[in-house]
Parts: sequence; C-alpha cells; structure tokens
Amino acid sequence: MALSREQVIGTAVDLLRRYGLGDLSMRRLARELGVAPGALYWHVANKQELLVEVADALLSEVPEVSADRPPAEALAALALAIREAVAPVPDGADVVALAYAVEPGAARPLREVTRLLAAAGVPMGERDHVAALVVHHILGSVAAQQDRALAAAVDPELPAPDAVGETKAFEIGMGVIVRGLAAYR
Amino acid sequence: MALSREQVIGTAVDLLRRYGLGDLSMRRLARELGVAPGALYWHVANKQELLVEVADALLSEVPEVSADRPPAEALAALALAIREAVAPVPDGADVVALAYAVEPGAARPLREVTRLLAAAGVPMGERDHVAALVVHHILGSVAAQQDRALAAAVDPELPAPDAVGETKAFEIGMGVIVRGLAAYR
DNA sequence: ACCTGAACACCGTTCAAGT
DNA sequence: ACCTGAACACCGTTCAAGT
Repeated sequence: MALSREQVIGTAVDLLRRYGLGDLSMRRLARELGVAPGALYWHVANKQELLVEVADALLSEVPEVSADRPPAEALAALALAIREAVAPVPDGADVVALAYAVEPGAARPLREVTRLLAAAGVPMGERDHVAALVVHHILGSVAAQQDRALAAAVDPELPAPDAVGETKAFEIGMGVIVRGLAAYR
Repeated sequence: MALSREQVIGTAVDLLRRYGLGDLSMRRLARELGVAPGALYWHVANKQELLVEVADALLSEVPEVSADRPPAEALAALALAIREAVAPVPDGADVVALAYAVEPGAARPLREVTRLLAAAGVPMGERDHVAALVVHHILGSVAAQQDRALAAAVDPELPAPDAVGETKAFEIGMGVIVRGLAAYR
C-alpha cells in the first residue's frame, strides 16, 4: 500500500517521542518507513512543513479547558496543560516554538490562550502580545528543562531536573503574569 | 602568526552578524580563517562551546543600567537594552537561548536581571524563576521577530516586521511582568 | 500517482602524521 | 604547540527515470 501524508507525520512524531530532534532527519524517517529519502517529498514540501505538522499533533493532545472558572485561573490551568503535553517529548519545546513562529494561531490550544486573555479583559490590540508572553514562558521553561535533562544525560556529574521542582518554578513565573493581568480588570 | 581562540570567536561573531546561524558552520568558519576545519578543534572543544562564547560576546555589549532608578523601571530598561543587543544579530536569540540554557548565570546582563529582581523585593527562592520569565520573554520575542524577518525575506508576500511595532509589542508583555512584580512590594 | 537511484552540496568531529 | 589531510558517518533536497 502507498505511503500517506498521515503515515509520514505519525512516524515523525514517534521518532521525536523516542529519540528527539537529533534523530528526526528526513533520511532516518525514510529508513523507518522503508522508502527512499526522496519519497517523503511527495507527501511534504520540506522538513519545516513536516515539523509544523508534528507540533500540531503534539498540541492536539492538550485537553480543552473548562469554561466555568474565572479566566485568570483557567489560563493558568491551560498553560499547565500545554506544558504537560510538550514537556515529555524530547525537544518538544523547540518543535512547537518553530511552529508558533511560523503561524502563531495555527494550533487550537494557543488560540485558546488568546481567547482567555480576552475574557480576562485584555484589550484587542494587546491580546496577541500578552499571548506571546504566555507562550514564550511555557516554551522557554520547557526548553530549559529539556536542555538540562540532555546535559545531565551526557554528563552524570550534573543534576537531573526534577519534574515537581520544574513545575513549581514554572508556576512562579505564571503567577507573576496572572497578577500582572489583574490590572486589566 | 598562529590562530588564537579570540580570533576564532571573533570571526564566528562576524559570520553570525553577516549571514546568520545557517552560515556559521565549523567548515565555513575554517575557510574564512584560511585553515583546515580540524584546526578549530585545537582552540575550542566543539561547536556548542563556540556558540556559548559567541553569545557572551553579544551580551557583553549591553550597557550597564544606572542604579538610581526604581528597580522595576531599571528592569524594564535593562530588558530593552538586552533586546537591542540581540535583535540586530540574525539568529541572535537562538544563540543566546542556547547559552542561557547551558549556564543561566554566565553573562553579566542576565545576572543583573536577577539582581534587580532582588531589589524589587522578589524573595530568594523565586528570583531565578522570575528571571527566567523575563529572559524567556526577551528571547522569545526576538526569536519570533527574527523568524518573521526570515520568512519575509524568503516569501515577499509576507510583511516584514517593523522595528517600532515589535518593540511596542515587547513592552506590552514587559508591562504585564512589571505590574505582576508589584505584588512583591 | 507515487517511488527509486543517484547525485549535489553540504555538515561536525576525529586523528595520525607533519612542522 | 599548532595545524593539515583525509577520513567517518552523516545531512536536506532535487530530479530524471521507472512503475
């Protein structure tokens, strides 16, 4: 049976989950699928397009946030949920950051951030920029954690990041943002 | 005369300033210096170490912030200064983000962020995490701007980012953080 | 329509051997 | 001490030619 675009993206997600971005090359992906490297270019235009699709796949797993809470609280919960979807995937933050840079509003959970900011009283002209702050905090914090995990794997002298501590650190920053939003009410 | 480590780093900075990360390869750098690729490895351990040094060089240009202002105001000025040092260098945000991940406190301006947060009343255990929020906002915002600039260069349909608007967008996010810090006083 | 084979123009890193 | 030459094990992308 012929290769499909979904199959290409799905295997790319698997490869990322298992080995990280370093092993997600077009050639390695082709080998995994049992085809020649050139075959992939019938299904995706290039590697960048593939990575955007991979990021969308990761973010599609973020659960929808319940609407019956105060917006600031819902925002904190959503940020945590995005974090939890991206953090366990090696280099997940880098991949999502690339996709967000290319098209900020492509993935549903990221659009939801903007929607909650609207509900929190952030005016139109500022919404997207505050959303960017929230997204950069999520991705920056996850990327830093993942870099530390990588460094600890290479050099056993270094301490491995502990998940609870990292989440706490993230929430401290998120708290500053949420308190900063109070001024909009 | 023999090659020096400073010469290697300096030429790497030049290459980054002129052509971006895509053209800052060890082989291209060696060609620029008129040596064989292997020669570089006498002066730097590997490419990652080189990039950390490049990031330090970029950040060393950030002017010191005057101490006679209220800390929150000084922090906003410092953030803007860091932004202005990194933004004109293609892929500058990526390079500095890598260095910050490897050793967060290595560069002076980044340590200064933490110092100003202390002055703003942020307690010890939270300082580094709020500093991370500020740094991620700076680097995330610059990286997004640089990605848009790249996209516009490739596809002339897309609008080129305008520097004034980008700075305004950055300051909106920075304003949220600064107001969030007021709770610590 | 979908894929192969082969090529093009690259990478980072290592290391014996030279000066 | 410092560098060359040459190799190793890779990259992303293109494209004529095949089925």
